[in-house]
Amino acid sequence: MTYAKIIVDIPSKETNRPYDYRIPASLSDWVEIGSRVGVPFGPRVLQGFVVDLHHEAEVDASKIKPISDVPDLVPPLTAELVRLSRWMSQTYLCHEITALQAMLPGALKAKYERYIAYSGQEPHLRDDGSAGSGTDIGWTEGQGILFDTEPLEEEAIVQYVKLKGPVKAEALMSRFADHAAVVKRLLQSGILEEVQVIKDRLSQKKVLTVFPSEDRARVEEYIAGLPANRKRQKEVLEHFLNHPFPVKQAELLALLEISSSTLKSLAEKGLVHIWETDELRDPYAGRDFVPTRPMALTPQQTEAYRAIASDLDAHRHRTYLLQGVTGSGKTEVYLQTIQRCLDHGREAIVLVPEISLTPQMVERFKGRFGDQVAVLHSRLSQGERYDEWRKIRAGKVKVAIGARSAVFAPFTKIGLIIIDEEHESSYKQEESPKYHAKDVSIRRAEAHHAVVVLGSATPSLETFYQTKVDASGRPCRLTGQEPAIRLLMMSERVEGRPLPEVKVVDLREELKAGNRSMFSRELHQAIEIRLQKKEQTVLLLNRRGYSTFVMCRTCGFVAGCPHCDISLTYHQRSRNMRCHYCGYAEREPHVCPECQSEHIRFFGTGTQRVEEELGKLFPGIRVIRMDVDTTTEKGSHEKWLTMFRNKEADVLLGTQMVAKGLDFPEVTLVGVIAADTVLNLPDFRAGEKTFQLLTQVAGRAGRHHLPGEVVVQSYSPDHYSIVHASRHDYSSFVYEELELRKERGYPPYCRLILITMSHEEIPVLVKMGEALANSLRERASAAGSSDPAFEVLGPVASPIPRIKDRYRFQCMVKYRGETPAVDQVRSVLAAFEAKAKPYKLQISVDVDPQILM
DNA sequence: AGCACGCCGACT
DNA sequence: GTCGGCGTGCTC
Repeated sequence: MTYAKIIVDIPSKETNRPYDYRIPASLSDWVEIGSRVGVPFGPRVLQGFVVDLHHEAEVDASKIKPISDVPDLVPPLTAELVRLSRWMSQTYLCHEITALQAMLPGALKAKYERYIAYSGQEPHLRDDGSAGSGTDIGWTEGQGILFDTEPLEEEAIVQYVKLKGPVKAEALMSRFADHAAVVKRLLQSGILEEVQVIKDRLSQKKVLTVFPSEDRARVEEYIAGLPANRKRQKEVLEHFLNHPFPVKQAELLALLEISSSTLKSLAEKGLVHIWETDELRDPYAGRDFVPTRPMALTPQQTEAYRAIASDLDAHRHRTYLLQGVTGSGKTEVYLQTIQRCLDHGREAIVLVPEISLTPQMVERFKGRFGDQVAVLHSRLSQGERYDEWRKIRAGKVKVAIGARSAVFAPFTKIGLIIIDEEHESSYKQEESPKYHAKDVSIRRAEAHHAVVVLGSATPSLETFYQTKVDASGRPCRLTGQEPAIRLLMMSERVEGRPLPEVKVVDLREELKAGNRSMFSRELHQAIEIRLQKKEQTVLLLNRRGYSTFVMCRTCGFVAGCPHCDISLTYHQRSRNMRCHYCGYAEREPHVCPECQSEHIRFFGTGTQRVEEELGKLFPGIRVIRMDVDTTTEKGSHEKWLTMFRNKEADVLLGTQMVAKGLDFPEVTLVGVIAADTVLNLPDFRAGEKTFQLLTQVAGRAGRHHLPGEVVVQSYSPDHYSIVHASRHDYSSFVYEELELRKERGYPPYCRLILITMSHEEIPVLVKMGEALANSLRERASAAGSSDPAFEVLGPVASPIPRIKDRYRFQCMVKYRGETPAVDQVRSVLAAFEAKAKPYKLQISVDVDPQILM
């Protein structure tokens, strides 16, 4: 194995293939599939990943360069993850390096730094142009000019570098900005040289660690001969005789109540060693978790547990949908199946939506599995995240919990992957690689013969549909085959607590009755009662574009971004307006730029207005408002929730984020201000989203000893998703929604690929858009025997028609699940991109898009 | 992504 | 006549 195939760190079409490198004998022990390496690539050194090993190279030996560096003791990726990255690049049409990078903690991403160093060669000692190392390329003419015209600058620059040692290239360039040409010539002549280094984006935390001496006999001897006044030294040595393990110096000092001078004198005699080591930071260190014991399972939980356990025991891959109403005890099923998995010596991954990765959730898992759990939080610092990741890679933990990207936890013996709240759209990554954690989980589980459990009270239509069709997509009731996903139903809440009663209020009726407030009489009264009884209320404003914008009330002018077709978002803290897509910012205007009116003000998320009105209607009411404005600060989210839990407020008011996974015992009323705002969006999933949200919030009320009540206000109270949600009736909802999707030809009855093109000029976009659509249509009819293999819609302008001064058009490819349309699209795009190259058209592809932007 | 090589306009 | 624009192509 003297050659390695390496994917280099350049996400471009041209470099999206492995390159062959020689493995020098000195590195041969360290290079494996999955190794991270430094390799010379053209004129510079890049980071890359070994994806294969070979005895022979494909190109002629003269071209092949050696791997220059292997920075890690353990390859950060496994062969399985490398294979997965190839699958991702084919499935989601992304570059392989992009998929590989997505699997790693940010700390391992290369940071390239260029330094300028002095080569050791005095300018005047150089007698000809070839005096430098191999880096200089035929510098002959012009050197005379160099010395004659700019000797002073040259001397100054060389002196500077000599004095400072290697200097960062940018630093040198800015210091001698006026003489960039001189620097360039010095580089070319070899007097200065460019040194490029790959740096980990990581400041490894080092700690002093005390190691016991290997020579036990000598230590015992020394103790015996110690005079009585060396009590401290004796204690230290005895400690190590009893506990012959390395210990952090700080801990030892605290434990034995000694000072470091004691250790120092022992170290000088070689009776202990003090070495610097990498610290594995444990963000939960020093915190005690109350151990929890497995709870007795209800009959439905037992049934689910047994089914999953039987596959775990048999090392059989299978995917389950665990559909349990809110409060049916899904988490306990997760915990016990994970235990089963661990008992087999295998590992488990638990994915949760970021928003529900709360301290409560972490506590529950830490309580059951203690330090066998690694938590991958977005709130962790890069270093902390890396530490958690290394514990997984080193096999020090057996369970990984985290949001979407935790699906790449580098375990080697996965037995179980759990995706909680599987319907959440956050499992789809919206940047490249645009993967869905559910697909990736299933793929990984196949490779490990592992079980996947998808848990939800309101499964996505796609997942539910899969429980009704077989692996080839045909209805099971026709074929009699095993469904692609097995359904496990838990319809009862633990301890038989009833689901709360949901009242739907027709806002149109309120208006007719002369109530112009945003609170119906019913909701108003319900809040009043909670205030009297000192119980708590959660209010949800279901609004999707939860941004605040600035509008003139005289002429209707809305402050928009000059580079994107989107309104600017008002930020209270900085009192300015910013664009969420390109980062453009401007100050808050005091008069309308269009009509000079002073009646220009920002329109709150709505939550602000609700808060104001609450204050008017219920003087003295204590409200906690949670929206993008109040939760941008780190940890503010948790802070508000803790305050609410401690009953420091009567009402928790917020957007989507208050609906998910929260569990407050004293909440007996949940109010939804306007249930149908999402329904009016041009999104075929609007009904599904509304149903899920309403069901989730309804589940927030009355989870404990107090019975709950839910009031849903709506302008379309007869909409099927609102009606079914109010009755807690998933099954009626899902069949009605499936019927609609079938009629209209939407997923899950087809699959989608969204292709977005962008360009600065609309005419180019129109022309190229048509050309692409035509190529796709041609291929569709060529590939399909009688019918086209897939349908092509568009091109049309994207819902956000311009971002960063680039106009956007999109094409949608619609196909039946079985046909490999992705392959067709990939090959059409490859040909098209070659043709479109001169136009600088940007193309992005989203397979199975969740948002149609 | 960079960077070198290669072919057509305004200047010492 | 040259300096320099960025189009094209390559990197093991």
